[in-house]
Amino acid sequence: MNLRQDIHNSDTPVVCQACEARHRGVCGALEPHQLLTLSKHSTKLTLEPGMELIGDSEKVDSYSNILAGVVKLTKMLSDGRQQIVGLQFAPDFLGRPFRSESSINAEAATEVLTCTFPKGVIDRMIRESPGLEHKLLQQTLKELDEAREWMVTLGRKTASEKVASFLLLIARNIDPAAADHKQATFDLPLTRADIADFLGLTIETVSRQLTKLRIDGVIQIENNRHVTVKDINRLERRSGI
Amino acid sequence: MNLRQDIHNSDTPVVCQACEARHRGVCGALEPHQLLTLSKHSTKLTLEPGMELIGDSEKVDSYSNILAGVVKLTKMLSDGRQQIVGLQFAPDFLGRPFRSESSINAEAATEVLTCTFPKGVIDRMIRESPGLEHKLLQQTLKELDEAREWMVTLGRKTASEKVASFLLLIARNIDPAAADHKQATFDLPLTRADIADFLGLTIETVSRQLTKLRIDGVIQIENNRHVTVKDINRLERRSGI
DNA sequence: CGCCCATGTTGATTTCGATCAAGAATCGGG
DNA sequence: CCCGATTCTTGATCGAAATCAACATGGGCG
Repeated sequence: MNLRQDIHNSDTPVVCQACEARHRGVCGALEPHQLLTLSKHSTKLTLEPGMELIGDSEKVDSYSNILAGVVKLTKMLSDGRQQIVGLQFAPDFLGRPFRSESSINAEAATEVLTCTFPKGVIDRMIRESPGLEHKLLQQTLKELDEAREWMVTLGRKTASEKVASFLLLIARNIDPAAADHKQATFDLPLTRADIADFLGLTIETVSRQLTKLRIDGVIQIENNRHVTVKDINRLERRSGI
Repeated sequence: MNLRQDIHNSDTPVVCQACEARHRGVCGALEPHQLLTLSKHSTKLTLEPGMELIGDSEKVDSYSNILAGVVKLTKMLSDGRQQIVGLQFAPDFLGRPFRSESSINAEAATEVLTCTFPKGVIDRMIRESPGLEHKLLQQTLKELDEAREWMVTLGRKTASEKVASFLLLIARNIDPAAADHKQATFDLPLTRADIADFLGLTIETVSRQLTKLRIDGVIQIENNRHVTVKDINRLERRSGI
């Protein structure tokens, strides 16, 4: 489309030049001058695991692009039961256009790097460039697909299928080679407690199922976090497709 | 906004004049001339329970507004386990803008009345009027919220909380009075088997939990389908909020 | 009308994952 | 390097929901 943007890189703000969000993320829908405006109001933030990006406590009036790391979206019942309702990876866009009554929390699962800007600037750009709204619609549709896919996992899969499904999800998002190759290696971005909250299980059950996969030779685990999947297909067969 | 549309009703195609989709649905984002174009290509359909609106078998290249009835969106695992991943009520818009790899089925749960039009016409209108894309984004965001809310139900609620949550969902969507009043009355749009597939339970468990709610005086059931909730708050307290 | 088939209920038993409990591994900080 | 705190694993027991089984209801149709 807009080939000029990439030939004359001088049009592009310096901070954006090497940014993945400009290629695969929402910023790809912006004109150079919009990108410039946005970059003037943006700040890059580093968040430690556990830090909140969106909370129901204080309302944060900002949007972010995730540049690195993993963000978990959580919902809680009044008695403290928790469910992770989504994971977001770079270069996902984070934040809720317009308003929503639904309370959701976004928290860094790993160390996270974001490019953050005030809500107002984006909202104005949405109004003036339809391409941006189109990009947002596409990301929202993607998230809806993922949510529904996960509903099947939560509602109809066994514990062992759930854990296999989780490992596949992570492998595909973190190790790009996972898609084509047989093998994949990655660090789990979540603790056992987080995995349990994502799968609707307890930490003990997650631990037991990981152990079973390890004993059966489907995966290797080092230092609790580092996972090697020796044969992706074998893991797929265990995920209940 | 476009007050003229409603004053000069003659601008509005006859078939659209009394249509709810023009007020609360996507058609509200269309100009009179677009509505006219669309109405020329639209057909009203009546579907019996069990009939498919979107299937992975034959690809249906159409979109629909649901004018009456309830549509269930389902996903299946290869061994036949099924999960309902969403319910759609009038005047929801049904159909997938752009393409999606995710396979989903849409099936009439009750008798359903739709206003159906070919994909191409809508896709063209999306390109020329940003308001329509905005409306679609809003509906998609609403569906995403609902999906995530339901993920909490699937992952973290007990069987009895799940059944109570389901009754609340139906009450709020079918009996508009449910929101303000204490009482609500409605016909269940789903069979026990469907309810089980929506809640990630078996039909026996659903039946037992309904019986318990009936014995405890929270609901009344006549003819298996007709439900009266005597005190909505009491049902809410049982839904695990 | 009576029969059949789909739908729903109820009871008995089993099973998977939760809970309770203890110990092992890992990590960060003085 | 050691210590305490987290995080994780493993084992024993329990319980909620699944499974298996039988029966009830109800609606459509010859």
